[in-house]
Amino acid sequence: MALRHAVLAALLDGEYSGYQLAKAFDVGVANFWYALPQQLYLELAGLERDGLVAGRRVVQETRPNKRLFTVTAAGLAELERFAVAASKPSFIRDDLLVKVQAIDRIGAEPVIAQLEERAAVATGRIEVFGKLLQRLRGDETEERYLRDGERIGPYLTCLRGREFEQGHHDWCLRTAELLRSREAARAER
Amino acid sequence: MALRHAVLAALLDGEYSGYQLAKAFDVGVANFWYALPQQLYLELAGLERDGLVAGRRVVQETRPNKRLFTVTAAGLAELERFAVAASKPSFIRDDLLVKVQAIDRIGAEPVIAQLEERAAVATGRIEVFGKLLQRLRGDETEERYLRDGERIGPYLTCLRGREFEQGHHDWCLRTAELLRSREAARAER
DNA sequence: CTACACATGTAAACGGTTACATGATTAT
DNA sequence: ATAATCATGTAACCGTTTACATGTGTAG
Repeated sequence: MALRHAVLAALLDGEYSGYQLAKAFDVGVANFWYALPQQLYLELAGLERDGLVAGRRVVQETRPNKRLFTVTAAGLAELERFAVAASKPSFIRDDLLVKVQAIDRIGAEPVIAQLEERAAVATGRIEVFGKLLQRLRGDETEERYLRDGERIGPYLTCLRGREFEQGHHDWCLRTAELLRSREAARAER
Repeated sequence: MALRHAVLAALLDGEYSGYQLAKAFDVGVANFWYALPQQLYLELAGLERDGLVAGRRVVQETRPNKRLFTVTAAGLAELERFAVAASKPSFIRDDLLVKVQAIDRIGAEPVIAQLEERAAVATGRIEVFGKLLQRLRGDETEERYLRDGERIGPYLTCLRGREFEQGHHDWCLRTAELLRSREAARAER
């Protein structure tokens, strides 16, 4: 049960509905995990069944009713247990890297295009993360916020998320350029 | 079928047995994917059934017999098809990030220890990648190798692998230090 | 004689993705 | 009218992980 703890951690910052959580997880604002809406509704149901989160129904007139969830004491205890246990190592698993691995034996153009598209997507994400970081630290400098802030967890994971995207972006662009220049050299011969 | 193409791409560099592949995938020398031995044996069986790889039995006297696999023409065509199709975006999914996200509400010590351990593991991997890169480029400079080399796919993915590990390493250490100094400040009060 | 490296698999359980399903309100 | 946003779920499928299973040769 992997999503479990990610959802619990996300709910530490306040009450969220399945729908709100889904948006955060989907866009990647949740910089430490990713999940589809369906999975979240399922997981929230399971968490509630096990008493780790509590949901309260909010009746809305103009919009459909929704359910807002909070972490219970048992949920926090579960997170605590999870944090003490060993983490499994994180690995890269990326279709695009597989394609680049094979690049010398397959057509390069489609892969180059995908690398450039990825870089563009990453640029967007970097901006999103940047804004989130600004919002979290408010008026303070990063240094002071990290030293004195009360809730720095989301800031720290967001930093890693942004750096990951930056690294990914740079590599994609560099690789695309390199492959392009090799294609050009090939065409000349 | 995600492992499929990763295995095909890995087999482009020569004949490998399930066991040899497993080591590469397990240690992370295969910098673009990760898989356990069992899965590889299963996947190789499937790939052979579908005619995408061909296995030949090698009888050994001193060691158990083994089967070496090569990509067939059909396998290469499958890779080609795969490369043209859209790649799904890559996301971070990491237990340790979940723990850091929750850090303000749980005990920090075990998480700090895990961050430091991760950094140490990453240091090891960075070295492995560095050596692999050296071996791949031989006597040439990186620039020349990437411009004129015939098989640069593995080099490029390895570069990304190393940068990822470096980024991960730096973040883990920075975060661990920060959390330690906050713990120290907390203790003083 | 013990541990490690070589060598290959099967079966069950789990977690995540894809497809299916529904329906109201608001903005273009 | 049409598309987007709000809002919540179920079911089938696929891919990964964990546990089980076996056996030889080599180095310490």
